Amino acid sequence: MRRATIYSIASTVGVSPSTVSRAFSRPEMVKSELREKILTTARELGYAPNRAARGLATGRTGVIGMLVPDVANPFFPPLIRAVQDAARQKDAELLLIDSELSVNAEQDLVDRIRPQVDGLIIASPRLPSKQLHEVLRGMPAVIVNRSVRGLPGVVCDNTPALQEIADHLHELGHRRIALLRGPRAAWAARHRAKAVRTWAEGKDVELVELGPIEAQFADGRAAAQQVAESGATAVFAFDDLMAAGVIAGLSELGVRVPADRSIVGCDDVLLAQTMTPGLTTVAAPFTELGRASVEMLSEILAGRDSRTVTLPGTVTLRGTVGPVAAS
Amino acid sequence: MRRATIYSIASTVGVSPSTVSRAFSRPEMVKSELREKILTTARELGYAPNRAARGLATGRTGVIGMLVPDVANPFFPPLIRAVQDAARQKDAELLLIDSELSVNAEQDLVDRIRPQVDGLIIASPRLPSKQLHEVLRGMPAVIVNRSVRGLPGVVCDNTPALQEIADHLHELGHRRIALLRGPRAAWAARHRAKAVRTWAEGKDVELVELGPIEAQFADGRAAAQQVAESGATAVFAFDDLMAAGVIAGLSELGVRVPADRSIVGCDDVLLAQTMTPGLTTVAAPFTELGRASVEMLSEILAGRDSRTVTLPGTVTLRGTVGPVAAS
DNA sequence: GTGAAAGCGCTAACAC
DNA sequence: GTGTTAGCGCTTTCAC
Repeated sequence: MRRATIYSIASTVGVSPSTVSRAFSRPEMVKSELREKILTTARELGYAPNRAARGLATGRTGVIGMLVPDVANPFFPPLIRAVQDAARQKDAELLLIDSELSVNAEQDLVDRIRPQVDGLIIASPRLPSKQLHEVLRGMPAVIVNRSVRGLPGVVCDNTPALQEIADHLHELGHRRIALLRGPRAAWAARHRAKAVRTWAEGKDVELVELGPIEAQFADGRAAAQQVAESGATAVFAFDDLMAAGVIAGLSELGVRVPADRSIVGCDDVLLAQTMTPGLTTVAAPFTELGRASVEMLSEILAGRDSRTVTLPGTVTLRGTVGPVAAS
Repeated sequence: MRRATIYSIASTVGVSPSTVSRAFSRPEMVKSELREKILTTARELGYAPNRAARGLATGRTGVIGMLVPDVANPFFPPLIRAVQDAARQKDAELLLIDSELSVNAEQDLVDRIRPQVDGLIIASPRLPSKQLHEVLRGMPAVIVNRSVRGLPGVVCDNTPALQEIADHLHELGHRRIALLRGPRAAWAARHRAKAVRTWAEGKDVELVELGPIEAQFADGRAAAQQVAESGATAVFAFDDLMAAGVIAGLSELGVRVPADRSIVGCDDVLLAQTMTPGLTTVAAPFTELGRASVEMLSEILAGRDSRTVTLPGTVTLRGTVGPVAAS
């Protein structure tokens, strides 16, 4: 039992294939009565357009590619979900590629899927800007969660939220604060570090910079010792995963959160919501990030060019921040 | 600057397009010297085969579809990663579809991507078996994390691991144990409940069945009240997310884990590893599950038929289980 | 408003 | 070993 095509529909309805094609792609060009008939029998025959064929003919495949460094990093699933949802609204499919944290792979992978997608959404690429430009040459693409000069992107600015939390910490009496930095190559890490640094300037606060370390649970946990020794009463971790690691490591050292130490994460990833106590963090607008990326990609595909979009993170107070312990 | 095709390569090398085609798909059929030359200029021209075209010609698209109920549920990302990785080994791409927990969508979605993929991997479908059979008719597919009679699948059997943990609980003195059941429509929920029930039979243990409830953090949290009132000293939650919810809810009621209550989850999802204390659970073999699914799909595509594969979960003792509290 | 025909990039007989 | 040709399912001029 072969799949229905415009030909099988055409012959059962008694029209030409082109008419069937038009009934789908240019409905206004075919008389409504005929169109109804075509659409009906199409449904009966279980017809679904073959995108590959359509793509060959039009040069548009109807699929957008999404490249992420690691699907299992909790930052990406909500983003993928949002992108996938937005894509669906636009009647596009999503081809997902995981570079498995390999910077080299990013290049090859992009080349590889180039012909099968209309455009690409690249989340948190680690490739140096120059190479990124090269790889993306001639390919409609938008970068999410990193700002690269000359490339369309959508990013989240956590600066105000981070600083608001810092103020909060200050009010609670914290005067020695640790900044546990994320991966050196990560744009977000530099950006967030800067936000905290800027805030601390000229305040009666000592900022202890730790790291950079990888944004993994294990690395955060391993860094707990340093955090403990730093004498800081509060710590900004690069992201939630790292924060969770620090909390775990601290717990092993017998220090309690938030009783002995306050911890703040970033992103508001699922595990930040599900841990007990909940993690104080700044929430990334995943849905908007995803929607904006797809929107921007469509703009580019439509030949309009667009500028970088910046969306704000929002303060999310939960249970890992408290007043500085009386010692 | 158009993309390179076998034609552009053919004309610059001075051979026919078919030779170029063969150099890629049937390397042994073209003289090695010539092949080298072709491959080299292909690289120079930045050629990548157009899969859509290839797919049209061969009937094989080289992409496999994966349908998940919710990318953001922490169970799926590791599975997606494994599938994506296994697919890559086989030189296939991954089209990801999120049904967003809508049972109706499952049907439409399958129909929609049918023409663009060679086969489908469906994770944890909620559709009744009968409809599942219908939808999948004529489509190479494998079901992951659910066993459906007559459909190839790969599942995880947590029974021995769950029972081993139950024994452990028993040794620790627990005699009244709650079973917080998962979604009624979920195969895994029934399967896990059965494991615990079977274990409890004939033992000096009282099993209190709670639920079924949705496998969400919020639902677990809401169920904490019931758990507390049940008088159980230990609880088996359907999965880790639910377990995390119960712990959060219990905490609000002032009951501590594991001091006052022991909790065990299932799956060993990221958040189980990152919470403090770590969650005692049974780990799903994500990598093997993914690899096996892809393997099975290839078998089916190759015309061989295959039976259901069952992989064991493994006991993962962490910090949420302890001796029954002296009261 | 509808049909005929060419062509998208590739593969697969079939010749040579 | 390599070239020729037809055709995969669709869109899109161009006629009618």
